[in-house]
Amino acid sequence: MASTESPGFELPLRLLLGFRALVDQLNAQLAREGHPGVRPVHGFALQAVGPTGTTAVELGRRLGVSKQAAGKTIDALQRLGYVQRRDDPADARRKVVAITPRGRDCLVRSARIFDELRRGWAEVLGETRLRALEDDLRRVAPGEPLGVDAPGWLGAADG
Amino acid sequence: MASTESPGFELPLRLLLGFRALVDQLNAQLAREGHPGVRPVHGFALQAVGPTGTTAVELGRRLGVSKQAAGKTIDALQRLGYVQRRDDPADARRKVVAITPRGRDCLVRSARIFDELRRGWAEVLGETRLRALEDDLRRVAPGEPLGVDAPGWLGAADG
DNA sequence: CTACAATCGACAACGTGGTTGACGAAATGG
DNA sequence: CCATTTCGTCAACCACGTTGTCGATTGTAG
Repeated sequence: MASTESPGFELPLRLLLGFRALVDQLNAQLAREGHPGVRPVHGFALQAVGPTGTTAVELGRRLGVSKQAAGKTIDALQRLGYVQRRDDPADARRKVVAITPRGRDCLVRSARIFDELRRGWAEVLGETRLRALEDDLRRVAPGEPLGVDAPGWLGAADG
Repeated sequence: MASTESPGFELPLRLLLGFRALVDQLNAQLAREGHPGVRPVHGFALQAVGPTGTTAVELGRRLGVSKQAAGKTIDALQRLGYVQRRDDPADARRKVVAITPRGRDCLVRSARIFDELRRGWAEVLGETRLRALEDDLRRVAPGEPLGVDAPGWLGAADG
């Protein structure tokens, strides 16, 4: 028979390690390029805001968290100068969240850095295998590229 | 030219999605088998305690968190009945953390469930490709299978 | 037009998990 | 014998999530 199979627990560990490596490098590079203070959550949230703007409720839906949590995230993003709240002229209840130029800068840099990091992996694994890896992950871990629900998987309460 | 490359940001997302899928399924199954209340962090910590027992400081080192955080985790594990604190007869400062039978039960079930989940992936991808995936991840995300430093990557403060 | 329901955003209270700082007790070493 | 280090714990704080509530506004009957 062939070599022994890996123990099952290694898989999630490697997945997490890989994720962490990527995200940590992203944030380090982002800090170097004038965006310190940014956290993984912020990046995801900023991405989720999108170019057209959103509301807290909608953002919460996209991120898979409560509207209150989304509101707090928006607060943080606003404090960092990445988004701005504007009153919606058509609906006085709504407040539209829009990305600022600085937020956009962060976003484009993130995209570039992620591409560079991916290139780094491609150099190690080869483009073919990297694509295979991505394809395989898509098959076992499907889902919209942006319905991440990223925060909460660790601290998710049971109550 | 070949098909377009995936955008770089998809990789971390898929990695996280895969991790989440595995861990969520683990916890769901664990709950079904008489271990509700267990959280991802607990599993990692329990694993990190090891069969020989540890101290809070040592556990903190292994998990990559402060001794205080490790202490809190031990508190939680103790409340759940998974570990026990004993005074070290050789050193009155130390308190040795040891896994209880129930903790051991949780651990062996976790191992089995993780193996089953891996088998599930193997059925989808084929053993060969799954191994390739694991090999590739090992290359781009090396590190001890247990130096996870799992908690903290999301909430890691910059200050 | 008015009354009722739904929606949005915010506030409060809380839980969890991390951090630092400080401190007493015990071990270690000059 | 005293100074330093180590261990465990307490307290305060921050980040991020949750639920519950509530006022303001909008939409929808009646």
